[in-house]
Amino acid sequence: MTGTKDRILAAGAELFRHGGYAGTGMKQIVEKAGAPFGSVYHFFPGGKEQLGEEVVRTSGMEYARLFEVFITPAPDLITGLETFFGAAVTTLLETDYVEGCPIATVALEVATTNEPLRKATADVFEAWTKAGTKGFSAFGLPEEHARTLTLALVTSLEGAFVLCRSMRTTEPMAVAGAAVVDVARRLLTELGDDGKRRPADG
Amino acid sequence: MTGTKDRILAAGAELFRHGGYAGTGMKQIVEKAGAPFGSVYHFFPGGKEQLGEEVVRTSGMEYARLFEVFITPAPDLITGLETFFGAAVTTLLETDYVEGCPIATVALEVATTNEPLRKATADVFEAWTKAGTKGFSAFGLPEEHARTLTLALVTSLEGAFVLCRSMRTTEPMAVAGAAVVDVARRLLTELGDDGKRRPADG
DNA sequence: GTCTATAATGTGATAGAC
DNA sequence: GTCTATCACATTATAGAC
Repeated sequence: MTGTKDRILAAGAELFRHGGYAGTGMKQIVEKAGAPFGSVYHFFPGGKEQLGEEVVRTSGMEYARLFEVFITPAPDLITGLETFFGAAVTTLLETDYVEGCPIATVALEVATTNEPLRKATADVFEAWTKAGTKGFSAFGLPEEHARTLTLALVTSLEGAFVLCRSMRTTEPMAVAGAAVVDVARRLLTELGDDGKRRPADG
Repeated sequence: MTGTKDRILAAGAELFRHGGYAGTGMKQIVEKAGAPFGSVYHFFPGGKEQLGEEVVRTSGMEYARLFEVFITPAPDLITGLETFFGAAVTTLLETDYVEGCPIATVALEVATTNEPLRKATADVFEAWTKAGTKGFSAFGLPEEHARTLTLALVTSLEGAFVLCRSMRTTEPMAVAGAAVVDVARRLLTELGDDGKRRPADG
């Protein structure tokens, strides 16, 4: 049985992701969660700001798993990247371009208007960067290069979501995936590496 | 003497860019524009939605000029890209991370909630793509490759703005610029080209 | 065309019964 | 802890004087 707070967080995550932070009302959230209105202030005494911060942190952290799901099991780096961006294309098509990044909309909205929320989005992006850096290191990349590749992946992915959801085409996501592959090849060439996964490296 | 309508559009562009579409009020806009409240419904009888659409189209189209400013005058393709992303870094630092893309925030907010506004953002992105494709063609790239490079540039730039403004560091923008350079080098290598500007090509 | 007052609705938040 | 009624305020939008 999922608790009321979890249902509110899940409803908030979906609504913020779709309509943004300012564009989503508290009543909208509790209605979707099937919870009475007062509950939200019982679980989130800090009001909308606290709810927004917890939504960003929880839903954001869940997405860090995607590195382990798509990159880590891959036989080599390039295959991992192609699988990752292929999944992004599939998500866009299957959801008719409604599902993108769980926090990018909020991140842009609050970057200069709400410092606690900005910090929450920044912490999530940094967590993703750490997770990706660890995952890419297992393919033999030194930490600095693994971090660079992760930032290239996240920036390309985020930007592609903006264009794809606006233009309603997957073309930008395909280009973004190819761009990250180019970065990976450059980094591997500099090392003279083959990009195969290391059995026990970290 | 700038007209009242132009001042309203300019104020709306800045406020939407900073706080988003839903997060910006009509009163906020007319106050910043120094115009009486009723004026906005005189010039924009369609209300906030019409104002938003005109702001997106006018401010978005202005930014298409950036290709001509930074890319077209460059001696070669790589130099043009480095200048372009260098200017983005400068903008972030000089504005303390408040200035980014004029329409990305709105694009993510309205992608699934307001079809006329989504279409406006899509038209702007397509106009940018056309402008970039034309600009890169002058360096000898065939149209299809020029379009790919433009999409790589815009997606990387947009995603980097998200991360940079959230994390308050220019690191993602530097990585994004290098990634686009990697794409350009791959496209040039495929052609066996030097990337020098063509005196009279288009 | 300019400007003000106000309508109608929605918002985040709170009080208090149960 | 759950739930409802309601507050005070902000919002978009309109009516109408000048």
